[in-house]
This record gives sequence, structure tokens and C-alpha cells, in this order.
Amino acid sequence: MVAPMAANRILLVEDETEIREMLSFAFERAGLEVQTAESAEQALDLLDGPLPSLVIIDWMLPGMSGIELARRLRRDPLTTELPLLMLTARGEESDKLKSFDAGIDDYVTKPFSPRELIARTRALLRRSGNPEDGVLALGPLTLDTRGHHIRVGDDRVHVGPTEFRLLELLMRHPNRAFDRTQLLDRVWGRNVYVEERTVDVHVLRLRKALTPFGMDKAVQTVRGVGYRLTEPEAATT
Amino acid sequence: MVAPMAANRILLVEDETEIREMLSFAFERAGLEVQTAESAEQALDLLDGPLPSLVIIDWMLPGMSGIELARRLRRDPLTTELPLLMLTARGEESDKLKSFDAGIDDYVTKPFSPRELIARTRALLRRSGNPEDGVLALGPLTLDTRGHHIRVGDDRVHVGPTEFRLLELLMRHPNRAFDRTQLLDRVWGRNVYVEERTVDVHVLRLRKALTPFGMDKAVQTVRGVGYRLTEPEAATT
DNA sequence: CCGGTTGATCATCAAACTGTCATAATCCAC
DNA sequence: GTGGATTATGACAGTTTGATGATCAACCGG
Repeated sequence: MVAPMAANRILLVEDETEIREMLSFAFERAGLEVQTAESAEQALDLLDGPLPSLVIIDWMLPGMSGIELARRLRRDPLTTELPLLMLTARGEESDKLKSFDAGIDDYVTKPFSPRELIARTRALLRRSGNPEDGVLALGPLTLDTRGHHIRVGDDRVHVGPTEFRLLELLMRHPNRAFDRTQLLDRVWGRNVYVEERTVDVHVLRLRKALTPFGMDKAVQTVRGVGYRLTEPEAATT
Repeated sequence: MVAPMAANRILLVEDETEIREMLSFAFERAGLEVQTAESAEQALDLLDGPLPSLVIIDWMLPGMSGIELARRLRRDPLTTELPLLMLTARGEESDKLKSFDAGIDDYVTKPFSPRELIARTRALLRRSGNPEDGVLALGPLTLDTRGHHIRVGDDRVHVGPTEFRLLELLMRHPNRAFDRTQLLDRVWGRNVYVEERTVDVHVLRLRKALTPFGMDKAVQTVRGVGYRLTEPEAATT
């Protein structure tokens, strides 16, 4: 079996070793998995791998600045929606505005209490489809990102790893249509070359797995676009 | 270029008239529609109507406190996802934590600059992937560009890709008449040759799809010119 | 090295969508 | 009212797109 994967991984980009370690410790004690980078460049490398749920960026970094890193992430379609939290020593309003312009989602000024940072981090995670308990739900369908299992009501549904990640993405963004390119980037990972049509097959398998529970209707085709997860029409009586 | 006619309405709950008016003015100048309430009770009343995209709550309110209002909104399934921003004069950390516990998404301390509040509001709206995001509306008719969803009230309407793009264009410019050439250019694409009459057919198909919900009347013919989308009620009876 | 899984493609079938016509229905100006 | 112009509608045949089942490769833990 697999080691219980933490639901939320955070990427912390901070060049000062002391702060980095202090925060790593604080986050882990708070039950959040942390990954660290000492520079924007290193962060970009790490972001080629599986994406974290959120990125915390120090304003002052050697080499590429934090704000420049933020802009870059926003420019890239793959990371454009990744929640960003800026960490900075400066308190001037002009900096704040610059941050928000760069697409920062939140902003904490040094010196700060780790507790506040964690609270803000949590708020941001919750807001962006990463519930703390790691359980996503859509009607009777639930997906536990930590336990790696899916159920409809009390019945367990078995799907392969790819279908799991696919459903996870869809459940994080219900009612949103994704085209095949987006799905490939976000479920398979970029830099992997796979035929677009392959998506169809995995969607099919996902539907098959859900069919016995009547939830296959939730995975909808959007012709000419891609796929979407939507709660089936309520047949309330 | 299309002006972001995002229908983002904000509910501001603030008892001090002066601040309320100042902020209303600032938000509207920033292109955000505002709705105000003087008390938590009044806010709850307003929330029985169509939901805003975000609620800004003053900590200190006569009667039910801001924090209590926040808790209440979180408890109600209907508003549990509604982004909340707390406005407070107190700066103590314990209060901040209490706010986040209550499910506040962000938090601004008085005195604050309207610019910062607006920046944070925008960030929150963007982040919240609020279902209202990218949703065009005309009366009961809504079109979700992100989810590729069209509905009238709660009923889903299915149309083909072309009809979707057609309706999207019309909804972005309600009450404006387009001639067939313009529609062909903007819905089909500039360098595609199709019969002008083809537009009629797609308009017909769009109307057919809307007919069961009585919204077909919204798509109006402008004889000798082309077509226009207008809210049915606007038509004189 | 061996079954058992999981994953990616391909070929094929079915369904949905499109653009065009021909024809009926309306509208407008005279 | 009449005739020409404009629009609405129903049918059709080709295309495009998605669904599906089979196949083969890669991977994994003995």
C-alpha cells in the first residue's frame, strides 16, 4: 500500500534558511506537507513536477524576485490558477498593490505570526477547492484525497490511478468544462506526450466505474469542448 | 476587446453611514456593483434574494455581530461557499484567528485604504472561482462560459456549439442588433465562408432550444438588419 | 521470468452538428 | 390588397466528434 499522501502540499519559496526551517516546522506541525525552494529558479524546477496546492513566495529573493516569479506563474496556463501567497518585509501600500496586480491571492507582512500565516493559508486552500479534511464531495459521490478512495454513499468505487486523478481534478472544479489539453496537462502532467483521444478512454473507464451507482451521469460530455462534472439533475419528489 | 461586464455584486454590511457611503462610492468607481445593509439582520434579508458574489462584513454591528453573521452564513448550505471579507477596527491576533475560524476568507483592518480593500476584494473574487465568474445573465437566462452551461432558472438548456457561441455573443451585447455579416464574423470566424442565410437557421435552432422555457422571445428579429437579444419584459405589453 | 494490472492507441460505430435548399409565412410600401 | 422582399421552417446529406471494444506495451511484486 501507499504511504498516506498528505492532502495538501505547499511550496515555500524563501531564501533565508532560518525562516524556511521555522515555517517548515510550523506547517508540518499543522498537518500541511511542505516542499521548499531557496530561489525562484529552483521553485520553477520543482513546479515541473506535480503541482502543490499553494505556493508561498518571499518577496525578496536572490536572482528572480518573488513578484517576477508570481507573474510568471500567472502567465503559464498550467499554474495560472495556483493560489499564491506573498510574504514580504515591506508594508507599503504600493507594494501590496503591485502584488495583487501580479495576481497574488493573499499577502502577509513580516514580521508575522506563523499562526496567522497558517490561518491565511488554510483559508486560501479551502477557497480553492482543497478542503482540509481532504474529502471532496458532489452529491452522494465523495473522493478522499488522503485515503485515495472513492465512494458513492457507502459503496466503495474502484478506479485506476489515472481515473482517480481525473476525477479528483473534476471534483475540485465542479461545473467547469475542461478541454482535453487541460486535462492532459493537469492529470497526466505536462511534458508527457499522450494522444488527446486517450482522454476519452479514461473518461469512459471512469464512467464505467460509476455506472453501477448511477453516478456516471455526472461526468458529462461537452461536445466540441471536452468534459465536465455536474451533479445530475435532482429528481426530487 | 470586451469590457469585463462581470456581474459581480458585492454585499457590504456596515452600520456607519459615512463608511458605507464612502465604500459604495469607491467600489462603484472600481466597476463593482454594491448592495448595502446596515445590520446583520438586514443583510440576511437581502441574502434571501439573489446571492451576491461576495460579502464584506463589519466586525462591529448593532444587534447580531459581524462574526455571528459570518458563522451563520457558513452554516447555511446555500451560503457556505460565499466568500466573506471581514472589516474590523481591532488588530489583535486573537480576533484574526477567530475570524478565520468562522470561515472568513480575508480580513482587512481599519483604518484601511479603499484601494487595498478593493484589491483584496478583487483577489478574493478571482480566487473564489465563484460560480458567478464568467456567468452572463439576462433575466432568468444565464450562460456560464467556463462550464459551457446555459440555463433558464434552474433548468438546463442544451444547444450545439455554434448556438452556444451565438448566444454568448448576443448576451455579451444585449439590446444590440447584429447583422448577419457581423454574426458570421464573430461567431463563425472571419475567414470562413458560409451562406448568410445559415445564420437564420442557427437562430432558429437557438430559439427552439429556448422555447420550452419561454425565452425564445428574447431572441428578436430586426427586419432588414439582423437579430438582437432583449429581455422579454423590456418589450412593451 | 511470470501472471495480473494499468495505460495508451487504434479502428470502428453511432450520434450530434452543420450548412444548404426549397418552401411556407410575414412584412412593408404602395 | 398586391407584389416583392425578408424571414421562418423542415428536411437532408455530409462531416465531425465522441463512445466503445480490442490490442499491445509497460510496470509491478513475487
